[in-house]
Amino acid sequence: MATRLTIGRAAEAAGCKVQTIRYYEQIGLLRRPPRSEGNQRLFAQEDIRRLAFIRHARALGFPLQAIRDLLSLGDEPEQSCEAADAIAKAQLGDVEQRIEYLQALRRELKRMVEQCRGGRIADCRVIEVLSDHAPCEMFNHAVPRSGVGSP
Amino acid sequence: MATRLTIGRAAEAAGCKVQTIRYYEQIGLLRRPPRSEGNQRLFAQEDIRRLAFIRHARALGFPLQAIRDLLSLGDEPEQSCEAADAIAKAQLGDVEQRIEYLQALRRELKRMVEQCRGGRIADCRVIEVLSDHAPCEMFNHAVPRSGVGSP
DNA sequence: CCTAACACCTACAGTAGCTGTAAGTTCAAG
DNA sequence: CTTGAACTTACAGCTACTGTAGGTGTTAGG
Repeated sequence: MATRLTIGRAAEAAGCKVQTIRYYEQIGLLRRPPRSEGNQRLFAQEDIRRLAFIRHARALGFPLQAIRDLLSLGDEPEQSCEAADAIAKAQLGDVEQRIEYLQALRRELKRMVEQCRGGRIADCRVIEVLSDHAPCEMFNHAVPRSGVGSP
Repeated sequence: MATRLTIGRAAEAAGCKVQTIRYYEQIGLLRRPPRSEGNQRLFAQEDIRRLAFIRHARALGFPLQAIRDLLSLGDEPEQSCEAADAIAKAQLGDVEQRIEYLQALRRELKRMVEQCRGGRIADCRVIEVLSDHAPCEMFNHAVPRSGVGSP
C-alpha cells in the first residue's frame, strides 16, 4: 500500500505550490524522491508530513535555517541531547515571545472591533500598544524577507 | 524638547538596518521625515514607534500589505467604521490562528525540552505533531518570502 | 582651524524564498 | 489513439530587504 503521491497532490496536501516543493528539494530541505518510469516525482507519506511541517513553520515566520535545525532533531535522534535541547529551547523562547506579542495585538484588535459597534473609531491605539516593547530584542534570526504571511 | 534622532539611532532603537528605514520611506510605509541643514533625516518619537510596530509585525510574518492595513486603522481614524471593522476582523482572525498554532508548537517544544532532561532523545515527535494539521488552511495571505525571522 | 573617523546621502546590485512562464514530455480519460 | 491536464527543466520576476560604491556631513582631537 505504498500510496505515493505525484507532486501536484503533494502540493495540494501541504497547501503550497508545486514549484515550492521542487525548490525545497533543490536546496536540500526535502530528499530527492524516487521517480516514476516517466521521470515524475513520487512522494511517500513521510515526505508529505515533512513538507507540511516546513510549510507550517514558514507560515509562522521561521527562516529556513531554523527549520533545518528543527528538522535535524527528528533526522538524527541519536545526536547529543544538549544540542537538541539548545535548538528546542531557542525556538521555544522565540515562540513564547511571538505568542506574547500576538496576544497584545489580539487584545487591541478586539478592543477596536468592540468599539466599532458603537459607530466610529474614536481612538485607534494599535500602534501605541504594539510598538511599546522597546527592550524586547524579539527574535534572534531575521524575519523572512519574502512573505511568510500565508501560503 | 524635540528629541529627534538620526537614522542610525532610529535603526538601533527599532532593531533594524538603516537601509530598511530608507526602504520603508521609499515604499510609503513611513512618512518622509524632516531633514537637517545637511540633508540628514531627523526622526520624531512617533516615527520610531511606527517603525517599531512595523518591525514587530514583520517579525511575526505579516506581509507589508497587512501592516499597511493595520497602520491605516490609526492613520485614518475618520474612515468608515465598516472598512476599519473589516480590516480589524480579518487581522484578528489571522492573529488568532497564529496564536493557536504557536501554542501547539510551544507545547511540543516544551515536551521535548522536558524529555531531554532524561538524557537522550528517545523519540522526537516534533515533525509528526506539527505536520498533522492537515485540514487547517492556516493563513489567508502568504508567508513573507524573505526572512521575517529576526532582523 | 584642520583633519581623521565615522555617520550620513543616493543609487543600484544582490539575496532569500518563493512564484510565474516557456517549451517540451508523460499520463489518464474517452 | 488522441486530447488535455499534470508533469519535466530552466530561467525570469517578485517581495522585502541587505550590501556596496562613491560621495557629503558631523564631530572629536590636536
